[in-house]
Amino acid sequence: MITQRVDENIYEVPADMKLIKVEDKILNFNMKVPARIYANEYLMERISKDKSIDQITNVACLPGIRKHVIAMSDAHQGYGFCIGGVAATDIEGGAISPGGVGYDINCGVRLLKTGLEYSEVSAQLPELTEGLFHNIPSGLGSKGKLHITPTDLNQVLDEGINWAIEKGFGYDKDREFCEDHGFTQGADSSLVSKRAKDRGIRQLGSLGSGNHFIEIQRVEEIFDDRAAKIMGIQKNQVTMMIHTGSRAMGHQVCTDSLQEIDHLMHRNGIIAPDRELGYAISGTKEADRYLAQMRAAANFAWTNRHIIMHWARETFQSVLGLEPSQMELIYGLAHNILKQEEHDLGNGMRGMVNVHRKGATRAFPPGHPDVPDKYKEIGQPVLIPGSMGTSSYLCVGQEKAMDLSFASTAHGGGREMSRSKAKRQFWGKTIKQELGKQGIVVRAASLKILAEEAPLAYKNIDEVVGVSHNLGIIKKVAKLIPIGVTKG
DNA sequence: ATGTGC
Repeated sequence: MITQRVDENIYEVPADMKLIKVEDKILNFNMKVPARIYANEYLMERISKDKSIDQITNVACLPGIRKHVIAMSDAHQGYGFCIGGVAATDIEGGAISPGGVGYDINCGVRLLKTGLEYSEVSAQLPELTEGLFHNIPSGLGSKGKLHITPTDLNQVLDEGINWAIEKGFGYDKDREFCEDHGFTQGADSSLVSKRAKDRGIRQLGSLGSGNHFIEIQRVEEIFDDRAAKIMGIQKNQVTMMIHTGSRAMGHQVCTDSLQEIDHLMHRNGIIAPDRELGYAISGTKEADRYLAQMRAAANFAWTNRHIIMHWARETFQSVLGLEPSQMELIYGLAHNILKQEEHDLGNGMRGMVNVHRKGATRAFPPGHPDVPDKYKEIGQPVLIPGSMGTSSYLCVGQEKAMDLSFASTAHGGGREMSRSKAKRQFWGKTIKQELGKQGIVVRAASLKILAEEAPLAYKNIDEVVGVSHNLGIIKKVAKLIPIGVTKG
């Protein structure tokens, strides 16, 4: 396939026929729209090395696909559909693909401010980091400290953070600063399998493993004074970021749905460009079934981050005497989710589409109805965490995102190296020492995870964010650097 | 990402 550079930060594979070997036959698939990669040369070189571009051209062949399929600047290959991928399909007759959402349904990020300066916190950093690690269960297979009933779990799945706020976690005010108010409508807990519930019930309020983290940060640089002022952020202020998802609950929902959809396609004699890219047709009961389960898992993830946030606030209170209500939520968002939104579809058309964002962050521009009133004039806050030792960015959505990316942007550094390769290349203990030299306190469940998550295993976050900023999809507001990190 | 298993 030909990849053309059509702009400084835009590469494109024009719509074309795709010959794909499926089992023993060569089949002809038709890309209905172009596939685009938003990248500069540095990132394009890396994105081209794995199956990402092949995966987005597969997605471009799906039924009802609209306008263009996008690989964001942090893209790397994933199950059937690259991470850092965005695709929109017709609400009637378009494809709905669990692979386009991912296993960690509603994985996402929250950012809180403390109102404290770095100098007021630095001496207690080891104690704070240790406190977070102890108060928030972390690591593979970690279980929450909560003991909830199956009825509670169903409420979590159906109502999201409303359940948690009612139980005394966090504040009413937190709702306003969460995407979807921390409650994804249209969930149906009765459709979620017993297995998913059995795995999930003990994990509410746990961090998990992989790239999930809680990070204490210092505001290193402000790029946009007006937006920073509205968000209440200033240089040297201490912030805290939480990154986790729906744990085994979302994983099991994805596994269950992929299996159901695989069987459905087989029964109907439909072949996808990739076995991993199974889909149901939007508007059918099979698609609705996936959506209702996906939304239930999304509500689990909203609530998981909410409870973790509550315990993190308590940790700051016990170590620094900081009043929990002083740690205000700046914003909480999802970056693995499918949403039905209205978009410009090109050629003067406009309509509702299924926007798959897999490792991609929603980035609504100023004035959009779904941007909280407080941020209406600056755009939706966008949180893009880097890897363990590198910066994270606080940004805001911009108008160009509506035309270029179905109001989406990158979600993080994006791996450059597989976990196994990182483990061969790095040694956890050395990574910890190197971070220590940079003034970063690290507390992790294992040294293995530090090797897998080594900063050099990820793409350069400054480049990743720079591409979206230069395209006008988002605007940089502040750069945050880690000072205390806990990892599962 | 994930009790890293059909």
